[in-house]
Amino acid sequence: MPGMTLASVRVFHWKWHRLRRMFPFLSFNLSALDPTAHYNVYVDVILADQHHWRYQGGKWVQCGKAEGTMPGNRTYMHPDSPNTGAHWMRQEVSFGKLKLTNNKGSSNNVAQMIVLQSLHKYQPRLHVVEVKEDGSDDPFLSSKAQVFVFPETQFIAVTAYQNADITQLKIDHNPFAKGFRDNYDTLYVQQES
Amino acid sequence: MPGMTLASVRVFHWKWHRLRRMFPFLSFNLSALDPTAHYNVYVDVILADQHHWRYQGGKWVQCGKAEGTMPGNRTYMHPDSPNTGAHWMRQEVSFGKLKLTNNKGSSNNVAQMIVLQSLHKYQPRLHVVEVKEDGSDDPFLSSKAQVFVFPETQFIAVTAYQNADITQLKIDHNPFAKGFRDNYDTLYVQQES
DNA sequence: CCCTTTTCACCTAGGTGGTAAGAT
DNA sequence: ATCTTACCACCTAGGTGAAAAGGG
Repeated sequence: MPGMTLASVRVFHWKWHRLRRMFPFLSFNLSALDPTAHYNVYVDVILADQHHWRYQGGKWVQCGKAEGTMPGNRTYMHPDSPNTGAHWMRQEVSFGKLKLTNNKGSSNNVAQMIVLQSLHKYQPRLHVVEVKEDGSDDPFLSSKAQVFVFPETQFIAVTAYQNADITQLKIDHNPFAKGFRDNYDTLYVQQES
Repeated sequence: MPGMTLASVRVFHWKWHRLRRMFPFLSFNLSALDPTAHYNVYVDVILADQHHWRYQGGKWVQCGKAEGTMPGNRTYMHPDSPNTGAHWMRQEVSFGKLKLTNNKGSSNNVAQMIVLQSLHKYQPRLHVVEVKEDGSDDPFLSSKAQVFVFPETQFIAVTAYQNADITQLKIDHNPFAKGFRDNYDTLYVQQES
């Protein structure tokens, strides 16, 4: 498992409704796994610092202490889990369907949704854990679990965008935001002809 | 865990494309679980007999032996797993997104898809397994795993409907088949007025 | 002939940022 | 003021049976 390399990590900010996908989403290349062994691959999110943040005068500034309580789920298992090392190394492992929310009440009912607090800074982490073939934990194998942290994936949670560049990046690249692209009508006409 | 009761089980036939949902879908009521213990709940599908089947003269008749090889995945973990007994007992546990296919090649790439052979009869089974809080197996708890079999949920896999009643049942009740309902236009006009 | 695959129009389900209203 | 929520038009993604085409 050592020697794992990073292809691309793409996370910035996002906006939530009651439930929004993380976009841009996390995406990793894994290498040097045992092709025949089985692994669970998942992401969790931890506080990156102990501050509230605020966007003021065009910059993010610290503002007081983070709330101590950290309720709800913070882990998202990749839907392909469990699977073989060969599967995980075949192509990029993407977390495009990872969902985020600030709704604490949803933590009990809805699985696979990460609960965060607005205006806090977070650090996603990648976990790769070898397991038995049926996906269940093995105490011996679990001790070989690995955690990977990429500081460039830190982000601040918001309920409304503060940065026009981030908004434009999402409009340009998120398929679901296609209706907000300036050239959308033009492209459509070109396809018709 | 003994004393679990059955609310409704609704499975008949279905048609696959490369990948179709089971409809009507399996749905169970669970009771007498430990509200604070954690469980994995999943369905698997086994051969109900050792025959090929054929629809001839308006009836299903046996025809030769089943193919011995049974490739690919036969298990579908409920997406809420793992979860507490209280969660599983709160409301009906439905398997509406369980996907079926006859495409053996897809067994490696796509998780959570059950691979079957056409014109064979199958028996779904419900599994309830107590696990540790993080969802991993515990040898002691696994020994208390329970399996429930309801013969009324047997079905024969097909690639084209042979029974007009089944087709009509699916058109009437599957939301995705709304466009095929005879009264669809009428209902739409009524909503407009 | 019987069974499987492909393609299609038509639908449900769900993910966007914008906007306005609400909350503190 | 500043942050959050509710709703919206508009889009992508994906689940239907029918019908036609493909295959042994």
